[in-house]
Formats: sequence, C-alpha cells, structure tokens
Amino acid sequence: MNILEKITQNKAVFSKSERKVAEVILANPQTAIHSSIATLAKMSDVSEPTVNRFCRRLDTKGYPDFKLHLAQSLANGTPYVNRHVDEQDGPEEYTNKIFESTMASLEVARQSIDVNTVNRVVDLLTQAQKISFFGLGASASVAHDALNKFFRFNVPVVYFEDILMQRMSCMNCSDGDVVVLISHTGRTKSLVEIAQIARMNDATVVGITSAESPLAQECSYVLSLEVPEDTDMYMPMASRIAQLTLIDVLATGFTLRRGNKFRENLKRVKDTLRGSRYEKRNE
Amino acid sequence: MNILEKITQNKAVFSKSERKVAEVILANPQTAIHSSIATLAKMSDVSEPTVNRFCRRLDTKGYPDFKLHLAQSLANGTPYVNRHVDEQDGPEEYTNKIFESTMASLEVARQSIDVNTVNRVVDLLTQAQKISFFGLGASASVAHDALNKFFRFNVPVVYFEDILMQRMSCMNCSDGDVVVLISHTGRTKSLVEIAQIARMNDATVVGITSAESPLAQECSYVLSLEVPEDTDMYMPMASRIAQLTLIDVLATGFTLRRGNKFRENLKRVKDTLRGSRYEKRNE
DNA sequence: ACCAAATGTAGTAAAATTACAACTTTGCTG
DNA sequence: CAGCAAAGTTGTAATTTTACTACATTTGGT
Repeated sequence: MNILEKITQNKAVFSKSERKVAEVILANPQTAIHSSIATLAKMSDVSEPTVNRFCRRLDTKGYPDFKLHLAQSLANGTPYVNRHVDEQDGPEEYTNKIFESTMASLEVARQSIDVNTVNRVVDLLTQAQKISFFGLGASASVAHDALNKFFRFNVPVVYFEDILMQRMSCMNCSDGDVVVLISHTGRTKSLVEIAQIARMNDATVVGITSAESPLAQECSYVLSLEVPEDTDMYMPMASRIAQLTLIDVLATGFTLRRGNKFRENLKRVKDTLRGSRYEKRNE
Repeated sequence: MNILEKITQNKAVFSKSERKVAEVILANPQTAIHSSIATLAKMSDVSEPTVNRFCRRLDTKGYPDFKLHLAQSLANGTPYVNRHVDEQDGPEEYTNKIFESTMASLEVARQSIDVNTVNRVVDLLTQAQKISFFGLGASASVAHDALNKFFRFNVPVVYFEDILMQRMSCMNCSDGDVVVLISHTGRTKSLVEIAQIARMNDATVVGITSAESPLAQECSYVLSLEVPEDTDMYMPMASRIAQLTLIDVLATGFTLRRGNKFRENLKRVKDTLRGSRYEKRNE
C-alpha cells in the first residue's frame, strides 16, 4: 500500500499535468510533505486544483490526506515487512531482518486474533479446576513457558513433554479441566489424539493452532494465529513467538479477571525468589 | 524519534489541558491523524489554540506538522509505545496492548544488540564440540527452545532443567565446549555459580543476560539485551521474547555459516517429522 | 469546427494561527 | 494568613493561510 509505488504504477493513467505533479513528488518526496498545495502547484507548474485532482486520483480524500499517506510511506524506509534472510547477509543484516520480520509477524498475528475467543478462554481458565499445557517439538517450549507463567497463579497446572504422560494425564481429566494444546501446524498426530482423549473425558480443549487444521477440528475452542513462517529456514521461529505472546495475553487476562488482591499474591511469589538471587545494588 | 513515545515521556511537562490532548491522542492515534484541529480540540474538551500549543511543545511547527509526525510514527504498523495494561481494560485492549508493547520491546532490544558479539558467538557455536543451554524459571523455556533449534543442526547439544545436572554437566566440560546461560536479571545465584564452574573447566561461557549483572561478569561473552519490562505484571514477558528472538538470530547465523549443503540437511530433519503428522491437503 | 477532456481562475469554505483578554496558580510581603 | 503581584494557563475572537468548488477557458482529437 505504499503510495510512492502507487504513483509510479499509475503514471500511465495520469494526465499531462498530473504527471508533472508526480515527477516533482517522486523527485523530492521529503519536500512535498512539507509544502502546501499552493507551493507544490507552483513547483509543478500547474494549478492548485490539478494537484487536488491528482490526489483524488490516488484514492485519497484530498491534499492533506495525500500528505499523510506520503508521510507514512516515507517513514523509516519500508520496515516491518517480512524480510527474508539471504545467503550473503552479514551479522548486522540477518540480525535486523530477523527482529524485523518477527515484529511484522506479531503484527499479522495480532490482527488475526479473535478477541471474543480470547475472552471466553480466559473465562474458562479462571474457572478451571486444573489446567494442562501440552505441545511437542518447538511448541513444547511454549507449553513449558505457559507452565511457568500459570504456576505463579497458584492454580493446579500441568505440563509434560512425554507423550505417554500427556495421554495418561488426559485420561484422568474430568469436567472443569482445561487442556491447552499448542501446535503451529495442528497436524501432529499424537496431539490430535490427545485432544480426542481429553474431550472424551469431559475436559474443555483449547487449541493454539492454525484454523481448520485437524487439531483445530477436535478442539472446543480454537485460538488461531495466522503467522507467515519463513519456510526457507526449516525452523519454526515467528510462530513460537506469536504463541508465546498469546500465552502472555491469556495470563494477563487471567490476572485482570482475578483482580487486585490476586496481583498482590503474585508479587509475593516473586519476592520468594529473592533468596536465590544476588541483590541489586541500590543506585 | 517516535512522537508517541515523546508524548508519553513529556507527559510530566505538559499542563493540565495539554495532558488531556495527550490522552486523547494516545488513546486513539489513528483517529487523531484524520481529525482537524477543531475536532481534536472538541474531543479533548479544550480550545483549538491549546492543541496548537501542545503540538509546538513537541517541537513541531504546528498542528499539520504534528499530524505528519504522528502519521509517520503509526506507519510502521505498530505504535511502538510500551503501553501498560490497565485494570479496566477489556480483552480487546489488553490483547492489543500486549502485542504492541512486545513489538516495541523487540525494537528496543534490537537496537541494544552488539552485532560484533553476535558474530563472534556464532563463530564459537559453529566450532563448538558441545553446546549447552541452561536457564532457570522463565528462562528455562528459552533454553528449552534453543535445544530444540540446535538439535536440528546435528550438533551435540545439551539442556537440563535440574541445577545439579547442570552443574555436573559443566564439571565435565572441556576446551571447545560452549555453555550458553540465559537469565534476564543475571542475578540468579546458581546460574552464576555454573558460569564459574564451566569456565574453570575451560569452556567458553556465553551469557544472554543484562549487561553488568553478576552473571555477565562471569561470562566470556555477553549478549546483552536491554528490554523494558513491565514490572507491574510481576512476570517476565517481553524479556523472554527478546531472548528467543536472539536465539533465532544465533541459529540463523549458524546455518548461514554452515552453508548450503547444511541447509539441505535441515530439510531432511524436517522431512523426518512428516510421518508423525497428518498430511496437508494440496490446495 | 465541434466535442470532450483537461486545465486554470476566481470565489468560497474550512482550517490553522495569532493576538489578546480572562482566569488560575504560585509565591511573596506586610 | 490575607492580599496582591507576577507568571503561567486557557479561552475568545479576529486574521491569515490553506484547501476546495463551481465554473470558465483552453487544448487536442476527430
């Protein structure tokens, strides 16, 4: 949606005078955003209404709106696009690319989240008798992290890496238990089976996975994340980060639902750790 | 310099009415850029000149200029401000806030990374005889994730949750081994001890921790990440994400260093997983 | 030469800014 | 601590700047 590109593309559609305006803007966009319509008209050697018409042709509301779009296009080059790492990238390049594309993925993920489901899942979690987090492979560490987080809430929370333990744990589920299953693809067989087992035992199954995957179909609730994964790397990267952030969201929702007193309790848990740490010098 | 951050920072300097304007803009920056000064004044319940003065205080030429800056700040898709979650936030608000502040933190982290150290650490890792990843608490899941990632590289890689196992593992270290220790604060006693043990046994110790912490002082190389953590939540959130992204960077650097043939090998590892998955229908 | 598209002129509406007045707040002195 | 001056804050109204609209003129093509 870059407006500079749009100008270049539409060049053929423009009239003679409009093209003059286009030239001037493309030649020096930085100047353009700081000019009034009168100045720009003079620079392009056309009349003011022509500039205005030029803006409208680019689907903007008028000149000020056009300037806004232009300003946005000029901000920081073209960041936050999924930039793929290249064979000959040096440390600086690949570091920046990875951070930027991770941020870009988070943005995409954010937009794909269904807030209502988040809300319902938070509801479920606060009322759960027992919460289990299971994932395999790359998603195991996400489940691990969820354990760490929810453990602080003083809720019965369970996490296993071992498939058999996961199965057994689900066998013993009962009404009021929530099982959260994490898988980017949603195609891991044993996880799908676990979903079935858990549901047969009256547990509510929440899937953090992609929509319409086999796993998603077996879940009571699906928190789907659309994450563009760089398949060239053969490693799950952005998907994990998005999953973790979603866990943060759930944990935050949880604490908010539980209210203020609960948060004090959290602080106590944190303070308990103090003994195992070196004190920070007071600056 | 991002204007949204600037508003947040200067909040103390603002007068009462100016602060009203700030609130309205921060609450809904997207609306602000499409409003005239009159509309914004009405929304903030102040007079038009006040809005104008507000803009000037932020070193802009006036309202239109301010809008331009604001538009640029929003252009990246993320309003980069660390927005703290509020007691009365609904699901939509806290979800967005968490995603946004995670992105903001990643940006800060990115800027704080020393690329040269990254490069040197990647060097070390590619030449290591054995790589160990250790972390405790919230950082344990990060180490866990690192294990998963480096395991695919067909390198001897080690990870333990248990402190004693970690210690024993470090006792058996030798020249050419790399121990990566992960801790946000860098003040966890047992981790600092492990660093000492590893170094005494000629291992190279890499710390993913904050600069100048006790842990950092014991490390051969420190990859420090400056992450603004929302201390209100009493939970490590953004720091973990930054650590994970750094692991991604290291892993990527690793594969790049190893070259093309190596990447084919990675693909093979991935293909091995296929048996455990439901096939994706060809669309 | 006539029509349609393109462009410009002039007037109008809207937006932003300035100048100034009224009102608060702060701090000082009797 | 009342009272008053000075500094700072906010609003009102006038002014200036900017953008837009309606209509007139030009241009180019048939």
